Amino acid sequence: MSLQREIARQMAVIKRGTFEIISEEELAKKLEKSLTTGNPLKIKLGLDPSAPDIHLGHTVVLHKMRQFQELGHQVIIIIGDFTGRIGDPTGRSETRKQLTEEEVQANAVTYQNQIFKILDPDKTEVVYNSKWLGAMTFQDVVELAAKTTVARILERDDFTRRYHDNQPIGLHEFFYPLMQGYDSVALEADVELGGTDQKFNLLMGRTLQKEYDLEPQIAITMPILEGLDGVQKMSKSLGNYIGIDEAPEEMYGKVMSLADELMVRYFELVTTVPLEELEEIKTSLAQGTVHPRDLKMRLAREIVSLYHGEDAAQHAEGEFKRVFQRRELPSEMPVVTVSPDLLEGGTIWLAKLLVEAGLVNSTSEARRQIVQGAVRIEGEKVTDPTYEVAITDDMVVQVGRRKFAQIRKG
RNA sequence: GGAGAGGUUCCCGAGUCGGCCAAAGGGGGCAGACUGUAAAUCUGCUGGCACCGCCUUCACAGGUUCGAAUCCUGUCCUCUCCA
Repeated sequence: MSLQREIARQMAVIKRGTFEIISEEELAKKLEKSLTTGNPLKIKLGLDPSAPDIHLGHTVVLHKMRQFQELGHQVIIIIGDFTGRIGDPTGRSETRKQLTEEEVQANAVTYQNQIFKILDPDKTEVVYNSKWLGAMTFQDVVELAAKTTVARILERDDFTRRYHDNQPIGLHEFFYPLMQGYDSVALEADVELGGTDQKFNLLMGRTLQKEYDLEPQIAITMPILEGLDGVQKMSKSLGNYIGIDEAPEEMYGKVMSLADELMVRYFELVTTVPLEELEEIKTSLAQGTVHPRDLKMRLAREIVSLYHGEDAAQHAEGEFKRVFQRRELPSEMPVVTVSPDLLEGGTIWLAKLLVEAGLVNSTSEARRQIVQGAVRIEGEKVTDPTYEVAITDDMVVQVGRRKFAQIRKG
């Protein structure tokens, strides 16, 4: 039957890149029901509004949402404003930040602008979980809490780990899985997406739905994307991320600095390259018929054009070739104006100039970089930490490979 | 409520019979060499300061001392065990 074929087709699309689906049989059943009744499945994704800067790591799951949209299902983004206002102290000893309502609102707007670079806004529903969580009474909360046990909550990986590492765990943190799970109850979600680190929370949704006499949702986990270092997960705090709001050149360069081993993974998880092409890429790489660098350049183009368009991607590639392959100056660089009162007889201490230009953080750092041969003026290496520079208009100073500035007299 | 352990530089983690500690070691980061700005490898640097010297750091606030990350007092925070 064509019904079976359609189910199989959807399953294939959904399975791409996933880490785990709990369970596939139930998913197939839900798809069948959806197709026969004509009611799309409700696909849920929760977002934490405390960190509104989306990076490529977050897009893994968004791409999956996009694929669901293309299959005709209904995607629902939950902005966790309630959760955000309590403040998630997952960062161990750090003081947790409690967001004000205004901050949450502002973040939510930023968020939406970013996620709609991937999702189709016309087919996306955005809801705030304070709507139902904020309305609960203490009695409701206690009843909710009674549906699980401490031992069960402690099963969660990071709780176990933090417990053993003598890291504090706030009591309210126990409620996070419950709150997230209750979101699924409130929405009657059919599917919830998340990273593998969300598995516990996703399963809690299933448990709670059953408790509230609802059909349990399907939990789909996506792999956690490794960051620029190739080992740890991409995250802002680790500084190994590619933000989707970053400048095209920056983005392109960062992609190029990825380890070769990560290329296929990135193609699979954060680009829209179709499955068949994905296979071609894998084989050509395995057989050595393509230079890894060229493939990586394609990856960089794919990613940059997703967020900035084709033209910007082309331009970024041009800049990359110019600056890093040919070691020429970038076509544009920050212009720094040096005010006359910093000059003595038309010269300025080089270390001071580097600080003024924002190329280094301190004069101590400037000295080190100079001594280590990282600093060039008009392409000429300078290694004397006491060097006095005679300023000329549009002179180019450079620290390392990637930091440039054009100097002007004020 | 009782008993005990502990809070060190970006992170982890040494260092406490007081001076030789801006503080070992590792990680991370930055820079140089090599390259495909990849990885791997090797080298150097990694609080600030016009820097062969000076200044501010070892939870916080005081105190002892010529001199304290190291000793004393109080405060805050975390953890463990008992209740």
